[in-house]
Amino acid sequence: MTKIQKLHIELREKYGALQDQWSLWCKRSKNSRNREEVIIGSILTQNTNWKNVSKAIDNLKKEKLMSLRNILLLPTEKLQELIRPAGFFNSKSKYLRNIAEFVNENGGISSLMKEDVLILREKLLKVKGVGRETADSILLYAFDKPIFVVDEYTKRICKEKKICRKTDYEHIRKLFEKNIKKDFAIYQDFHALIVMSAKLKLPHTLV
DNA sequence: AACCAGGAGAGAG
DNA sequence: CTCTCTCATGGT
Repeated sequence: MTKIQKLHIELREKYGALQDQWSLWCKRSKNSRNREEVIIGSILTQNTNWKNVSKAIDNLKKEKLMSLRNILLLPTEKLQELIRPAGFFNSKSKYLRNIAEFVNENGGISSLMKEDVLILREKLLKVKGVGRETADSILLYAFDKPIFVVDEYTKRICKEKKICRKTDYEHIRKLFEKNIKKDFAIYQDFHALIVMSAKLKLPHTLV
């Protein structure tokens, strides 16, 4: 068994019973509307804590505007007003427009989900405002594709557990994907556990 | 009252 | 490829 596999088991034993808001939110049954909400959330959470993002999401829901189509239709000032609590509203309003436009031009969510994963990933990365972490979050949590999300927590835990000394994003992503069964549900679970362990900061026993 | 939070883009070296 | 700066809000 590899270090990465051991890490997953260790985290599942320790944090498996717990569920944070993000992972619960992502694990809801997914119709196309919920998938759009995950995409919107993935932009809004950039360098922002979940509590603030939650307010922005509530604002959109309250006015029944939580959809990519409405993001295209909304006046910029109105959109910015609604997402303001999530911070960086100037850039995030543009980014939301960009991703909404992208989905729209590519035939919608269901059409995108049929595409080859890595090709879709490259396309997402060309959208301004979608970097690697956001692209991979969308692929994993909105599209249920087996792409591992690497965030700062993942890099940190790699260092702590001496899994890998490099901090290169693609290197770590491929390393995890190589060591885990290619199953999106397992990837989702593992990444959520990494985030939870980092936030709760319970003492972890090194294996 | 500074400091940080599931980043990304742009520019420099 | 690796820094560094900017973008902005709300919680601690």
